Amino acid sequence: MSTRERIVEAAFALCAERGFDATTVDDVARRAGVGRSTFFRSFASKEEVILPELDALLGAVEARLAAARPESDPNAAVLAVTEAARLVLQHYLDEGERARTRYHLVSSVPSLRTREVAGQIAFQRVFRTFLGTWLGPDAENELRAELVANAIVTGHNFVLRRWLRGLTDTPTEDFDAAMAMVRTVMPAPFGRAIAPSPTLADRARRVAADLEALLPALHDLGPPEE
Amino acid sequence: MSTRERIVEAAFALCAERGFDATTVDDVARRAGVGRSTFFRSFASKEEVILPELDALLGAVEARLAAARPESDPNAAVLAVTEAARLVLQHYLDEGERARTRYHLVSSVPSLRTREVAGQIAFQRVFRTFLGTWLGPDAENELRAELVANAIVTGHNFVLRRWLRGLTDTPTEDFDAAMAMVRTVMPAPFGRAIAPSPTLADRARRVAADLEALLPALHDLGPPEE
DNA sequence: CAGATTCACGGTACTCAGTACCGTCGAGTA
DNA sequence: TACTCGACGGTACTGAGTACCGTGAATCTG
Repeated sequence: MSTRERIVEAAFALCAERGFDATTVDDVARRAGVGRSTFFRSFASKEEVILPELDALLGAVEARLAAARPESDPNAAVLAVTEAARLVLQHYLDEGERARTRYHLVSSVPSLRTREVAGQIAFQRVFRTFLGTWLGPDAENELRAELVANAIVTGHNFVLRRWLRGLTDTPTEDFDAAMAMVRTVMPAPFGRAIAPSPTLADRARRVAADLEALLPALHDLGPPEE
Repeated sequence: MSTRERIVEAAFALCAERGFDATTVDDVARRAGVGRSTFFRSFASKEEVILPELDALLGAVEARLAAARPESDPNAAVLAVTEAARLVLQHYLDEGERARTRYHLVSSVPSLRTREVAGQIAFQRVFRTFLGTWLGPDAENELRAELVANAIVTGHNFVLRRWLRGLTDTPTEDFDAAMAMVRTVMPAPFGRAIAPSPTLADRARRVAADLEALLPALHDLGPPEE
């Protein structure tokens, strides 16, 4: 188990015992068997131990959006943002119980909640930036991009939260339904111009096309580093 | 000038000189001619000095929404949220230059930005809560309420930001236009079922009706306290 | 008017997050 | 063996936020 993982485990264990506020960084470091310096070398703040990997997720979303080729048709744009959001949802679904305990912790601690919200804003920003460049520079288009970006993130959060609270066992289906509603809510050239809910085959085709467009850039990057 | 105001003035002056991070609470208290205890008795945190009155604004918005009587027709609901958002915009417009200097400060200081975002979430929460109760309990309606609430706040922020950055001299007209676009983006029973842009007379009638509905509750409250 | 109460304020002392800096130990390298 | 490099632990510091107490002036009360 790496140093980072040991620290995370210690932090979650202590927070479960005494709560987040009553847990000091010294406590966590001692329980993890590391020095205080090492703690802050691994995590920028006390909050980041509970909410790590936001940056990694953000990078994944950005990569997915950068791989999209929406110049040809606006369908690809909608699909790209949808699939990028699905990436985030899937990440939390894969985490399973850890995501649920984190949710309850974050819900009850203001400083954690604030930190999480800051992360969501970062996601909205990425979506907005891409949508903005795809739509072109114009005050109206900027507002459109922002509305769509926020709608996507809101829809995603809605489904994720329901799953975290145990209100649904079919999060991916819910996500499809939520995105369908989000699409009805999109201004032109998105939304109503588009077929109501693309089939799985459609989605697969789109993703394949996007991936193909991504391949040259991937080759330029060379082999993975670690 | 009250103690609070003296502290705020001192804080803005010092932040203009050295920046927010380089300004300590002791500095602000000394410049304002008060003790450190008094500072934290007047403001809960260092950030709150730069971003005060968020709570007051939130209360005004809540009161405006509580005064709406949307049971009769959904038009009143859309109008209420629009006018409540306009309340916030107007507040910043009235502040004038102070709002602009605050904007530049907040934009460049992460901790202030985080605090501001937390405030926006609070606004979204209020809008969502009212819209949710108006729409009735149902998973789909909850999502609708959230989408509409976010769209309203997004539209408001968009216009406000453009005005703060000096990109427009007609913020109220821009706000009308933005809300028109937000309306096109609303799911049923809002949005497209509604006349595109209500006239001033319409708006006045609605506000008058809402106010009349509010009167009994006002009488119950008794005379103002200060 | 004298005594009691209230309250806003200043001062002190403390906890704890976050930063800067330094010394150390072990692994890889010439 | 001698050198470098990077991860680690330890120490000391700054500054936000909290808890608590004493004081003085204003207000209430008999």
